Amino acid sequence: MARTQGSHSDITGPRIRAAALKLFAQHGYAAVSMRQIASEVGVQAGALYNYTPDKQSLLFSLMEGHMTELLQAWQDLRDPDQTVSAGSAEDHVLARLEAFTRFHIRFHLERPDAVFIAYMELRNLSEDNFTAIESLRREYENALETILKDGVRLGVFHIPDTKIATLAVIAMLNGVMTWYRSGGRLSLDEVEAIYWDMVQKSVRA
Amino acid sequence: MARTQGSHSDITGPRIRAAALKLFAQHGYAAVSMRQIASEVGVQAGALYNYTPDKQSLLFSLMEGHMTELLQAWQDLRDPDQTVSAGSAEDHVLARLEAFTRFHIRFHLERPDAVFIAYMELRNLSEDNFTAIESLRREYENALETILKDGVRLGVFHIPDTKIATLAVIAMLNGVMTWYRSGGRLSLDEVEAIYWDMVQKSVRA
DNA sequence: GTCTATAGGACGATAGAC
DNA sequence: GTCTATCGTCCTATAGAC
Repeated sequence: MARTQGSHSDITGPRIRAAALKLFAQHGYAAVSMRQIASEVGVQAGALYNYTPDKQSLLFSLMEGHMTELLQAWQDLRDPDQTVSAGSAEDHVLARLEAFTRFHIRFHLERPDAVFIAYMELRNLSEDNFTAIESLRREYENALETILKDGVRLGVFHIPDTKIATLAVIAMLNGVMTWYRSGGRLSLDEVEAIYWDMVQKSVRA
Repeated sequence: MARTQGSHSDITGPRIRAAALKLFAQHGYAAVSMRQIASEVGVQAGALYNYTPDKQSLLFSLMEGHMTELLQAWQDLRDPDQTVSAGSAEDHVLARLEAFTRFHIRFHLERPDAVFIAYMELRNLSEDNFTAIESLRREYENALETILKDGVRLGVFHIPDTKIATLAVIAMLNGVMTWYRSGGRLSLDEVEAIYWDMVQKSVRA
């Protein structure tokens, strides 16, 4: 813990990010001071400014990192799959929706703090930073909306408005964050199955 | 605006609550100062303490008021309805779910600021205050869960876990707050209909 | 019931020694 | 790269005049 003097290149940068992530999620960006973050890492407040120009940049960097990871992880999951699969087009669009549902739940439950911040601290971003994050979020929503639109075209789904359905499905899935605790009475796979049942039925024709 | 001197009993109390509600929703509890609230009302910061013992109590009072109103409004809607309705028990449980869905959307869209605060500022409540609000929230969730359980018993709904389904439905409905703006391309009634379609299908047998 | 004034402390960020 | 020290500002809450 508490350093005394001199250079300890170390891995202070990542530890600052980890501490900020945890504290921002717990108490909120505005309620957390740079001194608190420094204390969690075991350095003095001034030292933080070797790693971030200011508090706002630290928040933005955490949120941007999270959204980029999310998009990349979904890409990675989809890519090997581009090779045409067996089965009907109808089955395929259902499989894509199931893959998205399970991916979303698993990815988000693995990083509750980052998810919390990405949704709760939007209003504490500067205007430019907000625009950037919103654009990444929209990109992710489009991934789901594309699936829903394909399903509607094939007659597999009945959806009055695909944009609203997209947001409704994501909102429902995000709800899992408010109650799920690993080690609870339900396994991750059971949780995924329950939500997949509801999601699938909610958009079915 | 800015008063100069003397007594103006007025309706300062409600105006303080309204200003705090708006500012807390906009910037977050921790980011809003008593000075900002006072300035919005047109008084000096010290005057606020004639109406609240401290900032924390002001937040709690706003959240408690909102939750109490919510529960009361749902009670009021249900009470006249206790008189047995015509139709089968199966139809009746569906009608109750539809009533809840439409009520929830309408009530929440009418007070976006209060809803926002009730969900986002839980972590800024003191321990005791948090417990009190959580208890009110659970009471509201139980209203929905009762309907779902009745539907399962009648074979109208197929729900692996009524507690999870309760939270999933509420999460989905709350999602409407993130995008709906009155005067947009969809009327309130159309929005209710779209969500009712999805909710109903998601729990159907 | 509101004002002015202020106590007492925490804040973000910077400067300069090591 | 981290420390100590500090600047200038803002904060919650209180005291006392009117």
